[in-house]
Amino acid sequence: MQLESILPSAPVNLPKTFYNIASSESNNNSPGSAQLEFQEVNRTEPKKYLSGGGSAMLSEGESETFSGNKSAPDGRKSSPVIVEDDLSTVRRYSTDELGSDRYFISSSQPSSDVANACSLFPYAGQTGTVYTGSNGSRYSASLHYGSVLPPTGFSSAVCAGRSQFGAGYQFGQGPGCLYPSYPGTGSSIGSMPIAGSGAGLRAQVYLCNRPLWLKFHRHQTEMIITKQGRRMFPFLSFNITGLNLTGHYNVFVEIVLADPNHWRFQGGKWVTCGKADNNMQGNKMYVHPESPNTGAHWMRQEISFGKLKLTNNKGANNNNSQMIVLQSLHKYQPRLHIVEVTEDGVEDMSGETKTQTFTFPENQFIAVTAYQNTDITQLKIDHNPFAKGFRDNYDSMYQAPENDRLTPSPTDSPRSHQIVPGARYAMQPFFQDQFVNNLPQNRFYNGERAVPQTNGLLSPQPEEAGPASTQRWFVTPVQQAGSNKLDLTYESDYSASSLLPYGIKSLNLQTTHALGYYPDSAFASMAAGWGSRGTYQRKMTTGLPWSPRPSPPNFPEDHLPSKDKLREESSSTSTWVETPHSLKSADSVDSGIYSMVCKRRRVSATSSSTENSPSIKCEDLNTDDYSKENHKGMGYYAFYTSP
DNA sequence: CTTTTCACAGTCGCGCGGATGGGA
DNA sequence: TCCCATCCGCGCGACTGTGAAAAG
Repeated sequence: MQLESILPSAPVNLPKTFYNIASSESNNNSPGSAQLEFQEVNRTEPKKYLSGGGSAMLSEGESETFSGNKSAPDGRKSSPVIVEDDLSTVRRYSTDELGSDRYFISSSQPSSDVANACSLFPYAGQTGTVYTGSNGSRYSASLHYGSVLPPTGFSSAVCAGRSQFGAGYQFGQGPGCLYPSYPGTGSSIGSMPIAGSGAGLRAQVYLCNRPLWLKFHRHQTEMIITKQGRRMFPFLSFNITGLNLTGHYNVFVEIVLADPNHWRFQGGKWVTCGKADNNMQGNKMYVHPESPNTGAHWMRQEISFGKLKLTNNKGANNNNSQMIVLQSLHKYQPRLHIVEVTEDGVEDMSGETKTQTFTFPENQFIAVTAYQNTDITQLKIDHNPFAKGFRDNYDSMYQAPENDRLTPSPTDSPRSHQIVPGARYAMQPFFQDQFVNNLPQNRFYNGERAVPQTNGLLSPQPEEAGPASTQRWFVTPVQQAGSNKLDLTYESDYSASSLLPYGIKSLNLQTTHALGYYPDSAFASMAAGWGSRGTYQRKMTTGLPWSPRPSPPNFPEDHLPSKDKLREESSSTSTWVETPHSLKSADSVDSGIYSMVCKRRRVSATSSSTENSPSIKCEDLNTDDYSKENHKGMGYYAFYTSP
């Protein structure tokens, strides 16, 4: 790998390699595992590097094998992690090698929420990437051309009949994918040993703002793409550990097709519509502007990609390495690459592959030119500071102190403000991921847009819900009747994203700046509110009917202030009692959240005759909860404080 | 009919320049 | 009186989702 290929100033062009992808059930691997093979089918510039218009190429005949564990009967040993230090050599790392502090859920139960192990855990570091030290054809960016990552949301149902994709998507959320994760961190974590280096360090990557990603993911994240480029939101932000302090690394993100389908939003759901266009040209990689840098640097603080822009302008790759070219209505999977380089930024060509790739399925999104799912729109408005102008209760939302923020600041500084530091979550025994509440199975917008919902109800076991940050959380499967087949698909597949991280170990990865942002209480409310509090309050103003809301989750008492405990108890018996909130303006016609009027919001003509009907209230609209939040002065919306 | 593009309004942070205040 | 540091207001650009119009 040439130096220029990874330097920020150097344009990173798309490789021109094309691959065929094939999957097959693996018989010789651990039970239930499957393999994907990426076979190069077209080669125009072999052994050309990524530098300056170069390409990432595989040598002739090279192929890479991805392996995903489709089921992990024993929960651990059948979870191979493939690391390729040479394209001709595939080495497998048993999860046993990952250390004893990892806990996997094995699953062979296809439809149960919990059974879907993929839904529970972030993947371990993705391996099987194509980087080699010998031929220089390293960057798997090439994969996006003729191949896709495994489908995550519809692996079994949607891809049925697509033999080449149906079985073995490693990254798919099919059964058996492993997500080592640590509940105390609030982050997904992936890890893998450095290939080719027996004594190498194992890097671990934490998705810092995973709670936010999960919120979007459960509705199927959409990312706007425009000609001039649109920033991602949520953006990618990672914590990395396990690097050599003095080693030098390049860090970059690559976005590849997540499945072979073209998607469309129809009937309130995302459905496949033909095959994806794999031949989309354009830059698919974004090198972190601080690359190269030392391991100590990367590990010192979050690594955010807030300036990464997405575009559908095919010509953007030539002059703007800040933009990644995507195609609308295609599903993509961001991947994080960490490449060890020499001190001067040149990739180590000594022969050992020192590249690690990490994929978090909750980062998947569908590229769109206009938002399709109003849930996603609402989430963007609620969480993206740049969209503050579209929040209806804006005035009341920014009374909280600075450190109550839950979402990143729009500042351009990638380090100081934009990150939702997962490290902070490590301070949270009440980390929100531990509470994935019920969501209504369907929400209807204007009576037609039914948004598939996950029912990833994950209730902490009371005996496990101790105050210690190392407490253990278990996932409780909750069966809900899907209204239709697609819902079931979402139900099962999306459970992946709505799940709790399962694990025992809590990592304390605090970073200096992270500590000041998210006080425990804020996250406590966020956690408790996730799905149950105030996320979609504004929508009530539109009078839209809501699907049934499950009862509020029972949170461990340890995690609720005494006052809240009382309120919880109260709400358990009168869940839908409307409570005026303190932030309500005096001259408002309505009380509580119902009075909030959204600016420039699409308003349904449908009268909200159901506002007082418990049967249709969304969990998120629990006014009692909302009031509770406001009483605490740092409700769910207490993201920023205007200076 | 679906998808894309564009102009728009709104918010925010940054940078510049002027005003102000303190010290030499 | 001069110099320097600090504060404040304003303008600009970046960024967002909206909604209409254009394109396919």
